[in-house]
Amino acid sequence: MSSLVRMLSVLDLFTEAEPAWTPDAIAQRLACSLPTAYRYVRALMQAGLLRRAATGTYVLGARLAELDFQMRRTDPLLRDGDGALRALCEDTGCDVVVAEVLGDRLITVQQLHGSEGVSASFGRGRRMPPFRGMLSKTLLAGLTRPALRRLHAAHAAEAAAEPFAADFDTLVANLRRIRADGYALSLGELDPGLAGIAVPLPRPGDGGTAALGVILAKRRFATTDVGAMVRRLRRAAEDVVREVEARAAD
Amino acid sequence: MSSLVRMLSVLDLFTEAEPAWTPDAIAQRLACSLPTAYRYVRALMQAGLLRRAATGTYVLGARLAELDFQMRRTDPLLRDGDGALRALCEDTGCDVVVAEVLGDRLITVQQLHGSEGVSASFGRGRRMPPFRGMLSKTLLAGLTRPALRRLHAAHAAEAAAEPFAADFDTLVANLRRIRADGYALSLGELDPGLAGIAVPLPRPGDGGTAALGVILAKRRFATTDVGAMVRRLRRAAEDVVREVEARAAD
DNA sequence: CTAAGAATTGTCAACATACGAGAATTCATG
DNA sequence: CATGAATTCTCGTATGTTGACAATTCTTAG
Repeated sequence: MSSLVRMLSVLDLFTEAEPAWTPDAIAQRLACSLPTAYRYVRALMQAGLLRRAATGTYVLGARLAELDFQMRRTDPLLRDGDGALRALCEDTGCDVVVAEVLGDRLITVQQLHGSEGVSASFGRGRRMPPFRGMLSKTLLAGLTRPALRRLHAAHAAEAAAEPFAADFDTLVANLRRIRADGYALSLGELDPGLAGIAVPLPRPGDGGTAALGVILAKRRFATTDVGAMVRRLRRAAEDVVREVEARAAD
Repeated sequence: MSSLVRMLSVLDLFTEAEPAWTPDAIAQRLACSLPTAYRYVRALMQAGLLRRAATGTYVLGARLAELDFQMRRTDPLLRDGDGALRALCEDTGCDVVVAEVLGDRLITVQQLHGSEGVSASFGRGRRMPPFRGMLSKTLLAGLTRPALRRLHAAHAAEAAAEPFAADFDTLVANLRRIRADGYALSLGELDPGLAGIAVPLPRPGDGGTAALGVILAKRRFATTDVGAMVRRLRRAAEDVVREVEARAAD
C-alpha cells in the first residue's frame, strides 16, 4: 500500500462514533511511527481536510464542506435537475430524495423537504442500508449482475439479516420483480412511520443510474394512488434528464 | 513539497469553472509525469475523493459528500447548537447563517431558511468574499493581528477593490469599531435586496470564533430595531455555547 | 464486430524522500 | 514561571516514488 493511500485512509478513521483522533491513536491504528502520523495529519491539515480541535485531537476540516459545495454546484443532476425536483416536491408535498451508488455504498445525494414536514432523517451524504428502503432497492435493481454480486459480498452480514437478500439468488429474483415493475416501495422499512416510492433516474453522460423517490407519512400512503404517484415520479425523472441534456448540449 | 501535499493539491484544481480534469491536464499543471498523475488520481479514486466521469475525465467523488455528512453530524456547533439556531430562525423569520474561518478563506457552514423566504444563495460550503458582508466582517474582527495580516495579504487584489480594506491600517481601524460594537451590519453588500446582522459566536473547546447572522429583506430592515435584533442574536449565541458545553460535559 | 486509437497500468532502474528513533522545541495548563 | 504534553527537527538508511517506455485494457468509429 502506497503512502498516498495510507494517508488518505486516515480520513476513514473519522466516524460518527469516533469523530476526533489523536496522532497517537492514528499511529497505532495505521501501525506507523508517531512522526509519520504527524506528517499525515499535517498534510491533511494543510489541505483543510482535517482541523485541529482541542489540543492533541483532530477532526474533519471545513474544506470538505467547500468541496462538497463544488460538487453540488457542478453535478449536472443537481445543478440542472433542481427545478424538476422542486416541482415534484411542491406538487406532492412529500420529501424528495435522490440516491446513488458509490463503489459498494449507497448514498443520498439530495433531499428536499416537502411542505408536510415528515422530516425523514436523511440528507446529502448519508449512507443507506444496502438492502432496505425503496431507494436502495431501486439502485440495486439497476446494477449489472457482477456489480450486484460484489456489493452483496461486501455486505454479507447485513444481507444475511434481510429476507430480501438472504442469499444471492433470492436477491436477484426480488430485484427482477422490481425491475419489471419499474418502481420500488417501502413501508416503514427505514422509519416505522414513513413510506416511500422510488423510480430509477438515469444519469445522462455517464451510464450510471440514480434513484429518485418521495417520502410520505405512512397514514397518507393508505390513501395514495400508487400508480399516479409512480407516473408523477417518472415524469419528474424525464424532466430531470431533459434538463440535464439540454444544458449539456452547449 | 512532499508527494502527499502534491497529491492533495490535485483537489484544488477542481473548481466551478473547471469541474472536470484529465490526467494529462493534471500532469501539466503539477509539472509531473503522466504515470504519476494517474497514480495520484488512482489513490484519490480509491478513497472516493475522485470519480471517473466521461472517459478520460475525472470529477470530485461522492465520498466528499459522505465526509461532509459526518462533519455535520459530529461538529458540536451544528449538532448541539441546532436547536438554538432553529429557535432564532423561527422567532425572527429570517435566514440564519453561520460562517467560519478556514485558513485564509471564509466559509458558510450552516444556513437555515426562514419563513419569509428571502432565499439568500449561500449554503454550507460556500466561500464568501473576505471583505464584504456582515459575516466576513464579524469573522475578521475576531482574528488576531498576524492572522489578519496573512489573510489580507492572501487577498490583496480583492482588498484593494474594497474601501473597507483598501490598506491594512484602514482595515484594522474599521474592524476595531466593529469589535467595539459587538456586531456587524450589511446593507446589500452581497445581494442588493438583502440586509444582514451578525455577531461573533465563540466555539467552545477550540479557541476559534465563528460568526452567527440573520439575513432579511432590505425593506424589512428599515423597520427593524437593530438593538433588539442584536440582543436576540447574542442570546442565540449564548444558547448555542451553553448547549455545546452541556453536551461536552459528559 | 473489428480495428485504430486513446486511456490506463505495468516494468524497472535510479534517485529522491518518506521513514523511524530519538532529541529538541514549542505549546498548553495550572 | 514551571511542568508535562504536543509537535517538530535532525539525520542516516532503506523504502518507495518517480519517469521513460512498453504492455494492456478500454473506447469509439467505421
